[in-house]
Amino acid sequence: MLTIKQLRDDREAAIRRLAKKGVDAASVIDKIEKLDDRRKAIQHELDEMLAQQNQASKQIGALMGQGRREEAEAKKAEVAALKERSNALNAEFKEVSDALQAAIVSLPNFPADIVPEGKTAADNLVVKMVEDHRTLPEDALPHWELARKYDLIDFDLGVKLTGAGFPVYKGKGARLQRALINFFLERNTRAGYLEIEPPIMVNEASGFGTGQLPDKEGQMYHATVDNFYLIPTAEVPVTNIYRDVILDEKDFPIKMTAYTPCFRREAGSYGKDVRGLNRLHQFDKVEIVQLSLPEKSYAALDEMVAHVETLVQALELPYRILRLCGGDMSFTSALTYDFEVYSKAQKRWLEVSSVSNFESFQANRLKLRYKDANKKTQLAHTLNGSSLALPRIVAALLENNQTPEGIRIPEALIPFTGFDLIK
RNA sequence: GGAGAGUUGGGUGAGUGGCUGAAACCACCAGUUUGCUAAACUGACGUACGGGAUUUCCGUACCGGGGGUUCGAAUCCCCCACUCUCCGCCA
Repeated sequence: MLTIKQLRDDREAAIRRLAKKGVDAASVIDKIEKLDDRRKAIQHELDEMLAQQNQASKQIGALMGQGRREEAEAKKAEVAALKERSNALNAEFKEVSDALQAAIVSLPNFPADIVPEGKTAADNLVVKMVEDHRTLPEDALPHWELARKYDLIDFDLGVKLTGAGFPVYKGKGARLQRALINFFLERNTRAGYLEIEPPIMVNEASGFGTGQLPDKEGQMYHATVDNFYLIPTAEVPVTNIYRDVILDEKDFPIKMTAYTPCFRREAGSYGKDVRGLNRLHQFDKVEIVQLSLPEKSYAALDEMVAHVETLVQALELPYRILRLCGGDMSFTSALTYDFEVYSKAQKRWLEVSSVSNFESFQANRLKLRYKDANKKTQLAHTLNGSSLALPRIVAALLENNQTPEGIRIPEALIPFTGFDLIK
């Protein structure tokens, strides 16, 4: 969430920036200013009242100690009257604070200045395009056909065991999953990311910290008996490691990577988008997370994008990098780059990574702070990205590397798969 | 799952319902002393919000989380979470 200071310091700029995300924030900001003023006024009055009560209570103690009972009783009556008023004020304080919080939480993050204007995916800016000039056979198959042909993935069996969107990987299909996970983790740890194996269920506080709760409650699987949520991404547990933490300036940058299965209910999806591996309820992903000093977060973002690019290149996939436009970016992001790989058989681009800088938006919710050179407590910046998500990478690998002999494994992956061809 | 004991500031740990936002010790930071290091001594040493001043200041809240009793709660009561010990169960 944004800070009140961010909104109040330059109201016009705030409105202009939020407009890029398609939000008309003027009325909400007005409301926030009014509530903030009201909150301050109430607190001032309430604090004074409580100070009086505290003082009176001390006097009562002293009077009792001296055996001056009657005077003490008179004071008690005085406090009772004060208390009645302060209770009412306190109730109003809570009400105003809650309304203020609700209003602030309703606003998305400011997009960075270089975010393109636009409403939909069509307005995203292609910042890099790397094509592949290999040609596929005429009768090239989509990955779900290839998965069946080579007995790599059984979607129907997943339906039997659980339901749609929970595929069963078999044989070389399963081995390919494991190889990709290891390959990504290996590359990430070599690039300085600390490997983490986090819980894949989290509590409510963690869900709130990274912004999944309360807004996206319906998108997560919820184990209601224990009130735990299955994570939609490793970002949730990994970033929450630093919830309520005050770091030192010299602790930065903090770089972490984690493999986890991810669970998404994907309520409302249908059609070709969910065919095969394109959209699943459970999938594997390796994530990278960075915590950064504010002045260095954009350099960190560039570094992360460059790193993810080396992975896609190593897999020899045609890809492009998009800078998302204001209308297509997530609620919490300030700047996002998407990686898409081209699926020749499906003739479409598949998103395989999304790398974002959240600036202080998540940190404010998480209370993730640091002491600056002047010993002042400041919000840190958080960033994360997929590095990488498996299903669509697998889809692209199968489709783009199909040959009459079988499916060719990219050179860099062979040490991890232990085979160079799926036939 | 059952029974018992716990949860206090970065750490250890004290705390008869008022003099405790919290002793003491350790760590950290600044300074004095010193040829350097060490030691010793001195001082500072939580977070958030609000008010004032924008260098010192004041108020309020916070002793796992939430509620309650009381003029007054770290201290008493209730609920929840977590930790430890024992029993049970189990990969």
